[in-house]
Amino acid sequence: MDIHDIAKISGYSSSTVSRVINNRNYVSEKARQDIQRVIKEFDYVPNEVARDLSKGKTHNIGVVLPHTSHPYYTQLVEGIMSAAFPAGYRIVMLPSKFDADIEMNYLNRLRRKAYDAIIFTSHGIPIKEFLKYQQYGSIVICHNPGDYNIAAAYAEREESYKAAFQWIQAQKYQKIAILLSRPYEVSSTAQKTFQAYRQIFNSNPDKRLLNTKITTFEDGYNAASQFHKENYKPDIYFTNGDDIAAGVRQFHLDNNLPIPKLIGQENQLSGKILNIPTINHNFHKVGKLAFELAINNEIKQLPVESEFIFRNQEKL
Amino acid sequence: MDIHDIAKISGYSSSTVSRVINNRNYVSEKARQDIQRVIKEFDYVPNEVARDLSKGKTHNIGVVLPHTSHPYYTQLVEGIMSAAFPAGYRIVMLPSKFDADIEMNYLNRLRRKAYDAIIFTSHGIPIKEFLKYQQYGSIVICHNPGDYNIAAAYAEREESYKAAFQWIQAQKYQKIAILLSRPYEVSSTAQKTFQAYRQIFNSNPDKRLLNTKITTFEDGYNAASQFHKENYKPDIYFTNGDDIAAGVRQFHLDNNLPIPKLIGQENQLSGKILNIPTINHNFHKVGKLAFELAINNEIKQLPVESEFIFRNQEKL
DNA sequence: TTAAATTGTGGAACGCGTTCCACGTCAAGA
DNA sequence: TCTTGACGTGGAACGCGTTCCACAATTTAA
Repeated sequence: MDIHDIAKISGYSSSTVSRVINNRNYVSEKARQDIQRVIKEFDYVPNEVARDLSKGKTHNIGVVLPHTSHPYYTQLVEGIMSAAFPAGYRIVMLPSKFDADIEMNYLNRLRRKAYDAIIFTSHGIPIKEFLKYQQYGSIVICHNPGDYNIAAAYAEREESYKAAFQWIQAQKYQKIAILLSRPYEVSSTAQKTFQAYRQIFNSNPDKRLLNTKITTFEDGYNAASQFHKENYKPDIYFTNGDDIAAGVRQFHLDNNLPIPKLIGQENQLSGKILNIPTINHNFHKVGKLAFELAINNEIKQLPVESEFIFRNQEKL
Repeated sequence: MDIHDIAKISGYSSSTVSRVINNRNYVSEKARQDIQRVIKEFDYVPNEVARDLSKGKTHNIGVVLPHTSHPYYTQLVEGIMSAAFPAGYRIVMLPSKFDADIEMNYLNRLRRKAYDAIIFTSHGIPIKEFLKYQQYGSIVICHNPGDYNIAAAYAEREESYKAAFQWIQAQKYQKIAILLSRPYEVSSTAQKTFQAYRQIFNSNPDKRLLNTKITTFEDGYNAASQFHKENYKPDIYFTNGDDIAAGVRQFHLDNNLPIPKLIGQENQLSGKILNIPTINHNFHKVGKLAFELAINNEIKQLPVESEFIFRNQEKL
């Protein structure tokens, strides 16, 4: 039962039926009624895929995510969805694990018209690769693209990072551990962190107190354990998330050790509960903006300021 | 540039080109090479939507979610994705806010072949409605469907709830506050909760200590505040999530009040940090099973046992 | 009253792969 | 030698809406 059947049965052409379905003008009242009656009688509904094919548009936005369970992505996705839903777009989740092949595959799916646009919440392939694919649909990334001419909505971390390090400096903490999720070489976040560190302390972070493979509470716990085993005793931990900082705290608690100072990120509930200072990156807003760039096909860059939120950890 | 162009240029028919693209048999080595050369030369990629249309399959699974930011859904989605990705399926996020019209709309999208299957992580419309739509694609819900013949993967909460209430009874707590997310009338979870309560205590929960609109940390905080204002002083809070329980705790902490006993749910990080006893519903597994039901189009019911995880809150 | 604009409707092509069926060729088995 | 059967390939229909163009019938403006 397709639109042509309805046409035949109702005695009109498929053009007219199509007009009725999409309630457009240039249909007489009689035709509208006749056709609607037939549609109702045969309980016809148009096929969405055929419509997408013929319109060349799916209203689906691909969202590439390295992992699904981490709050950075959850918040971003939520931001994207909150904007996409009212606009009649839908989000297709594309897990990538930072794998270049998988990412390329998604880029090719964009080319094959599976999505109207694609948002990379994070990416493993070099930005250069994206440029070639822009002609096939809009591509938005969620990191600072530097000089590359590619649409981007992202957290502008500089100032907040500097503020955090400035605070650390003011407190005269000496041994500063840094727990990040991905290594310097591949992560602009790590680069920004180091950059801010250098600007404040005029030196590089202590490599021995650095771990760049930390994403969860457990990771934080284990990293702290490791440092302790090696007899490094950081005064303060600058971490990539409140949950991670909470893990660090937990390790010390479980072992009856004094709890070092902590700085989290992403303004997670754990930080709120434990009164851990944090850095709020406003990912919800970033997601919203990313979506807007995606559907408007605008190639511009929208930084969103992050903010250092001080909390008095002592009060806990 | 479509498959017919490639056919013309290479001097073969579109059937043969199609065979090459999908590397199937019945293609001579020469034809394969000729065609592949042309494909490469003109940088041709097939259109995904056309393929979906002609195959009648999209490999997209719709996932309906009332809200996006709550851990129940996050875990479920993660479980679904972890199974969908290796199987070559993708997840389309369909926010619903429990709105019946929106849900019906998604059901109709299934009918229109936009998705191969649809998973309702939660639903506002009565189960009966689903039955009519099963003919259009597989539908899976994440609640106990009772006697309805509909595919379902869900947390079997009975035993864990009873265990929790038994524990409460053993401790001789008298004033039991209950904080749930949705009212009895519309929520099978609430019904299970009450049922378990009755089985243990032989009475109904105290209406004055009941609030069924609680989903977040803040909600928990405010509910506790409300009870306090009304001068009810619950001995223990049975809540719908560790984060909620954490909110209750925070209220008492902020006001220098003794912290009541707490029971959370969903085994969230907040509960782990604060040593709040919880109920783990294994939603990750539920999601996985839901996906499997969805693609195998099996109409069966797969309960997943929940477990009461006792933690000694005193130790905090 | 005539020219111009608007309304109503159909035909057919388009968007683009997939697949069934038919037909020819050639080699292996009877 | 004759029959199967596997192999290779093309034609055309199918899946299903949308839309451009043409044409007739009115209505409106001049």
